[in-house]
Amino acid sequence: MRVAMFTPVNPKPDFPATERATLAWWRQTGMLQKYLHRNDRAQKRWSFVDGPITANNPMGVHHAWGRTYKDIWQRFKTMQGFKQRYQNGFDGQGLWVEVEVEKELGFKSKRDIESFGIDRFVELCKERVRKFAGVQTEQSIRLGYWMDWDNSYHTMADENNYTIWGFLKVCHERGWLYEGTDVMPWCPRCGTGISNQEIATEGYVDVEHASPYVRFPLEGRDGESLLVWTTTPWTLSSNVAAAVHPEMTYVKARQGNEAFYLAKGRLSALRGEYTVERELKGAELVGLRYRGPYDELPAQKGVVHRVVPWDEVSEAEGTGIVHIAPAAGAEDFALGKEHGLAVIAPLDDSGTFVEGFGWLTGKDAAQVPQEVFADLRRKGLLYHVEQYRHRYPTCWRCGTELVFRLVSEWFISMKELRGLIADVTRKIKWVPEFGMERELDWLRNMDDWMISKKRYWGLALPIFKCASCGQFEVIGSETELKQRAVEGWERFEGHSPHRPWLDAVKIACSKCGAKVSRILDVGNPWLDAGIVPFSTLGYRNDRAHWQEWFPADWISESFPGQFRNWFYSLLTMSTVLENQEPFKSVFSYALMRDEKGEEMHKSKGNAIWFDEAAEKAGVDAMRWLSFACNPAANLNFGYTTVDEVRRRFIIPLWNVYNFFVTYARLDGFDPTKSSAPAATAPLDRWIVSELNTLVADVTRSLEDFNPQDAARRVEEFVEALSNWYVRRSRRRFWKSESDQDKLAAYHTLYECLVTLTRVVAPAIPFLAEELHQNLVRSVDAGARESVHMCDWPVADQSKVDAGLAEATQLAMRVASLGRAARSKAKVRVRQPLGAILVRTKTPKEAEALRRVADQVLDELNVKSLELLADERQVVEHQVQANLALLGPKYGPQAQSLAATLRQMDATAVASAVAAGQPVNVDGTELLPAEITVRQVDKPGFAVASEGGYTVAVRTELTPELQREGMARELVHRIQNLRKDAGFEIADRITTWYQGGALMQEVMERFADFVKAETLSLELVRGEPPADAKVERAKVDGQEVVLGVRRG
RNA sequence: GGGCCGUUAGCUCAGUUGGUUAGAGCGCAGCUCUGAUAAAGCUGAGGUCCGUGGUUCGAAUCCACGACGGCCCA
Repeated sequence: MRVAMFTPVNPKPDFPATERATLAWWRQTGMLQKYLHRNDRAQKRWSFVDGPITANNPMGVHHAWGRTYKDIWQRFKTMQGFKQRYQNGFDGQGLWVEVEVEKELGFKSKRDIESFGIDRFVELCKERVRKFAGVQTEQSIRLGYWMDWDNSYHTMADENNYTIWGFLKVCHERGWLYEGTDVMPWCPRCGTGISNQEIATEGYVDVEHASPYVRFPLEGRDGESLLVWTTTPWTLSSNVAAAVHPEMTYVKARQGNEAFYLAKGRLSALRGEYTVERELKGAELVGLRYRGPYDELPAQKGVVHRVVPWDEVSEAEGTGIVHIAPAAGAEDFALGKEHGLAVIAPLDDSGTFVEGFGWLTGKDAAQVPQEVFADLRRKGLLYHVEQYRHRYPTCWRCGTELVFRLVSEWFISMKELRGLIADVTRKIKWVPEFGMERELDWLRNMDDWMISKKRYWGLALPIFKCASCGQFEVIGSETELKQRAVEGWERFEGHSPHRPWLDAVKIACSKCGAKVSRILDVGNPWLDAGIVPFSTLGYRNDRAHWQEWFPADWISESFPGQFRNWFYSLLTMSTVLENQEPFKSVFSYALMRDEKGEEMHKSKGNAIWFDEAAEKAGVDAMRWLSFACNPAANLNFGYTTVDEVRRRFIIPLWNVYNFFVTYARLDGFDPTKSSAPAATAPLDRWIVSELNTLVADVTRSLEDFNPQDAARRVEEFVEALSNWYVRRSRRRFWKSESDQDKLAAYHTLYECLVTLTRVVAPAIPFLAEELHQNLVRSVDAGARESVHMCDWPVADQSKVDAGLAEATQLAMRVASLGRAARSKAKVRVRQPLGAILVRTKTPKEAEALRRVADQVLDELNVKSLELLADERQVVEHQVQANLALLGPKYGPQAQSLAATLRQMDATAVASAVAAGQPVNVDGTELLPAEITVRQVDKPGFAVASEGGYTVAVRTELTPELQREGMARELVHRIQNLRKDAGFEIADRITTWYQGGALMQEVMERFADFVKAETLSLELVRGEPPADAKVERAKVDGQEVVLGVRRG
């Protein structure tokens, strides 16, 4: 008969290698498929909608963080029996992909793309997305992320695009879609507008610009000028006004034969001597006319330059007079509208001056500042140039400095939607809670959503604008397009709804009948991600299926950025389509930083790629780090951090597992062959109680989306299991006889490990699988094939004994204090002592302590535990006058005060001092500070106190204790000899000894003890034989010889 | 200027609904164990809980104001 047996455990495992082996086993057994279909027939379902990962590069370690959360909750819910979809998503449309492909092709501008061919370019974008989706899939599998990989969705899929068309059509029907002209940040390299979602964080960098102070000569006031300052010299070409704050105080300052107007608070902008001729309110300047710096340009023809009022003008920088170019600044544009100012747009889409700008025409705006300065100097308008450092927006993808440009883009109006979205937002459970406030704050401040981009690779906006009558229409689906198409359908058919193929299709204008082309713009990529709860769930073609899974129960994403990106687009699109929340709860987390807390950047060289980390650190350790950290705080990731996780948690767990298997093999323990005896030992009942508390706590924490608490509870349990249960139980496992107590210990430890395996399975799937295979499958072929097919454990509240938990906690505390007391007395634990005396905080605790006293006695190696009513039995106080203070204060009297104090009741004085009360000494009130109190252990005791507990050990060594101590010392030395000789744990040996009379006495009196402890068959007095392992040493000052030999 | 988050040991961070003398890991110092053994454990030093004021019998915790840092929005 084959005896089922645990496989020996490698005491020093190579975790990455073990993980690779487990991956291979999963692949070979098709475990992932079994897992995906585990709950196919379940009634209850749990809907997770994956936020698509950008498939543009290999994964970094920060992706692993987020994917770990997604995996943990899906696995947890799977074990709980919920049916799920396990669908992963890839994000692939948009400028970020274009930029990478452009880099690969060495392109510099949009013109390169056009001449290369949009169709070829778009195909390359698709190809790149497919390539990195493949890479990321493999990486995710390495992470242990279990998803339905063959069924991943792509945002570039036709269905995704067409569902957005439907959404846009609804927006149009409600009147929320419009084409707007606005001045907005524009990337001259990418040739596209940058929406305020994009610019908000990633965009701003510190740069230095040459910033001129310029004269704007006032009409009809010879020698008088406004002094104006700007950080963007190229915009002077388009100046139409100068703004002043009507309430602010300005001055007319004279320098030689000219006078300047500027804010009083900005006089420091002047160079050299000046005299202030008068002060005036800004309002007095309003309406004055001046000669613009570029009046000679054709584009400036007929423009009247004047001073306008503006409340936003400040004295923080510049001159307090602001140069206004409505087509080159967002605020300028708004102000221009208000005052009916001329709008002069100087730049084309690559940031080059258009016709009408004289010598500037054809020049790149970013390159002209020096020429502008020279030109102004020639015209006598340049006053001064300074280098000015400020935060300036740049393109978040390519880093080019943005310009502000007058453009025509498509927007979704937030006017009516804003409030509706906010209502939906409030229905959602946000984790962390402040997420809701952040989202609402964003919604309050969100401008209309700019959804267009003048690019190539992305959602082709289904907007058709009639060139002859100006009407625009939105096509809501592919069938509608086919119906409406009057030209080009055959060139489009069979292609994805992207540029350039879709551009071929023309429709007839429903108003004037003219042939209408699609606008050439592509869509904002957040449309692509926001539509996912509709497009991936069959919203268009299988409404019943959609209803089954919508709204999602849970989504999870990193929060910086997502409040204005994915969360925002999800909320907006779901509000428009259904006026319902697209997800019931959202779990979000912060940013990953490097070990020093600095942002990870490829260019900085501190980014860590996933592949490297997985092989170096092992993914279980990375996953546990993710699980155990505070999601709302930035996570500092580095190898020392991960190594620490392994040392602190994974290796102790592994060691307990190893301990169990080692002894279970020795004793032939098979959990299936015996039933667990009723756990009577308090130690067993205690750990089982802790185990059930653990299960209840972790379940609750996970259901609350609180990983950190769940992880911490597991860590605490492993700590208790390892450092109290196993340590206190060790002798039960290694004693030779197999009795009920030993069996109970095996069953108890086994139950703990098996249950723990399931509790950690979602977080560390590899290690859990390893444990499951060896602990469960190796002895029970009928057990679930994988730990990930097991059910989530359910806590048995009847096994929770809160009183016992408290008592054991107390035992640990007393043991700790006892060790401190021993350490103080310099008596090692191996030397037995007569008694410890314990004072607890309450009598109730004293009672509780009795229940677990034997654990304390054993742990501390003492014979008895006595309760202490009053700690004065073991400590006394000594009080001393602080002469350094008393001397100066009382002079000659100080010495006699000190003497009297010495005679007083030290304990009474000590308690007064402790209470902060003065002490009356010979009629003099001594302050507490003037008395030094020391607590001294009474002779014969070593005492330690903390937190209201006092533990004293009686240090007296009776001859009896001394002999016992020696016996244990000899056992200890024999054990070392066994180990040095390389014997197996179970080897039986013969022991030889030689020494003085005391040693002989000890060896004879404690023979049974020594034999049992060292597995000695015989103790032989005399010189060990030549083939024995021998030690000669001094023990308690006596020469001793010890020898061991197998058999 | 407005909103959100944070500030606890040298470092990284916990700290539940307010409750006695505030914890962990790392690091540091000193040890122990050697049948979990190239592991593990123990003991110790180290704190103005950012500051000020308030509420309370009692505040790291609640409130107000302020400082500093981070993020977001103007």
